[in-house]
Amino acid sequence: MTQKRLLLIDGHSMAFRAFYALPAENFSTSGGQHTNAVYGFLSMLANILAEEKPDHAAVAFDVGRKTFRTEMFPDYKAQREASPEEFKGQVPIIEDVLGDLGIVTLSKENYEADDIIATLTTQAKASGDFETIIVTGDRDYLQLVDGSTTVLYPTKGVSVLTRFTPEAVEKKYDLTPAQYPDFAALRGDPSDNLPNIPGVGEKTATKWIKQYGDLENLLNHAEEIKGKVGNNLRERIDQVRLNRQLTQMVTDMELPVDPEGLDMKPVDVGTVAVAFDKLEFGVNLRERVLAAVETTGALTEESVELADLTVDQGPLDEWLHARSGQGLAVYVLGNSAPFQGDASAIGIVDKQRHGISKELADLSAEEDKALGQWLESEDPKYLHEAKATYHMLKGRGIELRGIAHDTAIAAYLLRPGQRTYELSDVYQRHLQRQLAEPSQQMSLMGDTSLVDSAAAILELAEELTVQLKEIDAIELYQDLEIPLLTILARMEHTGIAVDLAVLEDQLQVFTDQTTQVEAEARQLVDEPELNLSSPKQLSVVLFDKLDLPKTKKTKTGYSTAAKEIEALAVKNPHPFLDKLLSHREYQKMKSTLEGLIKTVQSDGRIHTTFNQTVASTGRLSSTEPNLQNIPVRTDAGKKIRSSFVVGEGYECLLTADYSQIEMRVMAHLSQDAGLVEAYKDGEDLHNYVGSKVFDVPIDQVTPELRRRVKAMSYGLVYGLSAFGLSQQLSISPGEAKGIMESYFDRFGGVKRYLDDVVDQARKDGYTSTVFGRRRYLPELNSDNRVARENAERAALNAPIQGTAADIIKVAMIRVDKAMQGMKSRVLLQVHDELVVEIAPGELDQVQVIVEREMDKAITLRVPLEVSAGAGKNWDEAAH
DNA sequence: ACGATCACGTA
DNA sequence: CGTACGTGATCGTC
Repeated sequence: MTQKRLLLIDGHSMAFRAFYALPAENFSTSGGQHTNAVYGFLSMLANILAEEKPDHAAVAFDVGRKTFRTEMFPDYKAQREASPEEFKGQVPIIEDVLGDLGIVTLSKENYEADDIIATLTTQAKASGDFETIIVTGDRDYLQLVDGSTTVLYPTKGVSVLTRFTPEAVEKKYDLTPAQYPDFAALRGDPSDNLPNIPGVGEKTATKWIKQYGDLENLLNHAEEIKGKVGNNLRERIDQVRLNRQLTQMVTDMELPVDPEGLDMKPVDVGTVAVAFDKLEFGVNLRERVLAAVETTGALTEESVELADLTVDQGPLDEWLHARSGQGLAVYVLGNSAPFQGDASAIGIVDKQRHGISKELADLSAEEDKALGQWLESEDPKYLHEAKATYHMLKGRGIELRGIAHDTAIAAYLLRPGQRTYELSDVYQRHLQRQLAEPSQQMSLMGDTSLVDSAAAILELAEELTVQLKEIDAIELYQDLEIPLLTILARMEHTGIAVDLAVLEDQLQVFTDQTTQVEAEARQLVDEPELNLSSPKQLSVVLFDKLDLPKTKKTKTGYSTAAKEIEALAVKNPHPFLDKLLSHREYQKMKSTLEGLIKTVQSDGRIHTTFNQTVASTGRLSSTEPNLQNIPVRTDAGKKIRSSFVVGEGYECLLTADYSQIEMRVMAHLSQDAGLVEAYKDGEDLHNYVGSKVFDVPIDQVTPELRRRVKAMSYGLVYGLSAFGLSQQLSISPGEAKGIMESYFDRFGGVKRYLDDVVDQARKDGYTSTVFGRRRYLPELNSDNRVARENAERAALNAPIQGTAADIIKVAMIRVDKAMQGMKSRVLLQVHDELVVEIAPGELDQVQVIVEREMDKAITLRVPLEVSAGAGKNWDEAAH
């Protein structure tokens, strides 16, 4: 008779492997449920079902940590950390899907999955009817391998499995499968927390087992082993015996089924489709899984097959002319750095899925001209990271226009806070399809990756548009982020002029000062080699040598942050502390200056990159260099700002900023009567709040009271606690609590709003800005208190910070439009501030425009206030 | 060479 | 035990 094939899977082990093989952020449902382990597990299952073609199958799971083994040995697996939050919820989902696939799942209190599998394997062997395949990431299973039983062990992710037959086990470990648990007991096992014998590793353990045949015989002849390791072995015989017992799998458990009962039933296609849709998996995986099993039923709706992609040959100019006015997806290869862009190759696809790709160097004059004209036309173009493409093309003298889609931005609005928005990631995340992205050095011969990428953009543009409409964010996308993109691209390309001489002069000053205080500090503690930038070395000096009181703990030691050092200096004055703090300040300025000088380009200007898809609240961020954190508070900082100057041919710089925009947004959102009145009446906000909170006339709010109120008002926007406030103001927690209670008494609307916003977010799973920009916060429902409370603070801050970010984005678009035809240009955005370079004679006009358009960007329940100033440099322009 | 950690600049 | 970022230095690991 023919042999039956039995597939047994250690569910937890393989799910865990899958979890670490796939990035969690690319696999989650819109409800925030992670699915990477589910996806990886099912992908592996589909492969194995297709290749091994079993007719019987079961998946075994562990139940909790407590088993008969922990009874025997309390330390068993005790070192294991709790599995990550993202993993936990995925196991029940896997069990559900297996149920839908007609595969039995098994688990039993007090036992581990390996006992269940060992029992079934033993039964299968006894019957003689089965060939058994075990899939696991745990090598202890090798003890079960024999002529009718093989183990598949993952070597890379969950896609490559090594097949262990008895021969393969002997080849790899030089031991028979039966000897493996003896060997494992002798060697110990860090992953199960089984102790080893000092001096005995895999080599010695193998040698001994081979020499004596098995463990029992070795232990009976332990006195024959010479030397230190012999002593070590004899001292630990009991532990080794215990190890052996723990490694032994139970082979005679009582189970509700036997191997015969594990026959796979036909799978209902509709049920699986519903399950996969719920998990937001694509048709790819679904089809692979369904192809590997026997099915009944059919899909209710025919899945839409992608039409074939046709790659056209022939001249590009003709290809483009034939598609004049159509929306086309474009993928360009090249250098995307602002002001040093270059493009090398291009792929274009139309909506009929006809594509074409060209190396730009190979283009004929006609093709080159036609391509340039099309790119500069208003014909709609679908791109991914259009701003990067803008810079590439700008390097070839082409000004990209007609940007209709940027699928990176669309994906960002749908799921802000993801680590990357690379095309292949977004494609996987939203369409569950794989894409091999082209490398920079590719040959176009027979390579369709440029066209494939452009096609992916086209598919994404359609899908993401639908999704954006579903969450009411299409206006945010089309009328805010997309128009902003080109404005940012121009700002980056323009850059801001710096006076290199001033920067280098300043660098010299700070370098000298740094060197000097460093020498003085080293002298004071008699440590000529001390590295003041090393927290590790510092803590030796501070807490051992000088024996100063310990500061707040960090993960790796004690904090040497400026705040802690200052506190230390108050109680334990020491000249070294002063030198240390000076060094920090000079060193910081020095490295800031060095960083800036490095980035000055050939035009004497600094071209930052504004990232539009990084900040999860909707703000921009700035890199290479970051021009949003140029020092401003100290004199040294002002000096650095003064080296950002007006460029040649221009008259001055103008800066315009919103005053207290986040507080005003908070007043608007909370509708707190007191706050709204204060802003409407044009009161000094902090004085007004101070008079209410401390119950004194407004003209008797002292600077100290004002300082406290200001700290608290701003803190509330970030979810400040009474404890945090007490720390910041150096007052007692009780006093801080009193102040906060008094505040919430007088400004009840604020309290109500802050509570409501978190409650609502917990229900919805996301927060929204006034403009409908969402931020998803699944951790609001976490069991982990720290994670949950962090999410709560993020939830009450996101609508405020995010709305402020939306407002200045609107303002930038309005300013840009109102300034059309003028020579002046916006250079920078620093969250609530714009920096404009003013052309000769345009100052008054531009100032009026900027103040007006920033003010009119939105109408809130409270007025906005914009203040502007002009000067030859960024510092002078401040006001 | 790369990643984690600390520290610190901005709004 | 206050949000959102990016960068530089150090130090451990690969």
